[in-house]
Amino acid sequence: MCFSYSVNLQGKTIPTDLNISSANNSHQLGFFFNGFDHPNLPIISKIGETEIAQWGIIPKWIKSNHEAVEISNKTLNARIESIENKPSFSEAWKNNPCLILASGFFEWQHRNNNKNPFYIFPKNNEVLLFGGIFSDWFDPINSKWMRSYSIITKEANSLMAEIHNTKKRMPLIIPHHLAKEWMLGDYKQRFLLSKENSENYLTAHEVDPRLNSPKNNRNEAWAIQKYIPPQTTLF
DNA sequence: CCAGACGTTGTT
DNA sequence: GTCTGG
DNA sequence: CCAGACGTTGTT
DNA sequence: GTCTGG
Repeated sequence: MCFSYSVNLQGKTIPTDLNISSANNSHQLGFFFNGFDHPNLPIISKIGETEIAQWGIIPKWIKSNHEAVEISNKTLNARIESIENKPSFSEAWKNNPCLILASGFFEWQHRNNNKNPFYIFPKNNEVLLFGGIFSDWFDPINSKWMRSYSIITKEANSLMAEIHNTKKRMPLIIPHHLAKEWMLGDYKQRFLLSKENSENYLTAHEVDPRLNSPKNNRNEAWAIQKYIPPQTTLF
């Protein structure tokens, strides 16, 4: 799963064949975004531009704002194994691929009955691209269309299985050299791309356990800084 | 056949 | 709109 | 889709 | 085996 990530894009490279001049500074940037807050964050839904969309896809057939909130709390992620057959995802999966711009993401390691947060990020200075899907929904209260997205997840690779050691899932990461193909291929090609292994691409370090409490303001630099846990006593 | 769900796996 | 559960 | 019925209309 | 109800 992937329920929180960071977006610090300044100075990060974007694949040149996506024809995007730079990671736009006008986008909302931050160290820690919680999916259940449904933040508006930058995605690429069309080659040549970035835009803002809301995290938690809302399918077209949703009728009310109340239903929209309910469903979007359950569509932060979409499992690649079943995405094609889920009513909430199938249409977007076939027609609306997108890339989500990030700098890293968070997972919790269960260790000694505690939950320890880790920050996972690319070894180089690239923008991290999650593979995702988007949808447009007409908001009847505000009388306007809004765009929303889901991050696709897959089985954890060995690095991620050590960190996310309970559910053993991870976000689908699209390597830069396959980004254009992700956007332009059909869903069968995208399914093949989802098998790509990002094993040597990522690294991780433990971060401050203050991330465990939503009462803390986690959207600060400490959220992604390396944290050395106190030495555990052996007795 | 119809009513009800539609989703993932939290740190709630 | 489409799928699932009963 | 699966579990359960699957029948008619007494004068018992 | 096939229909019906849920």
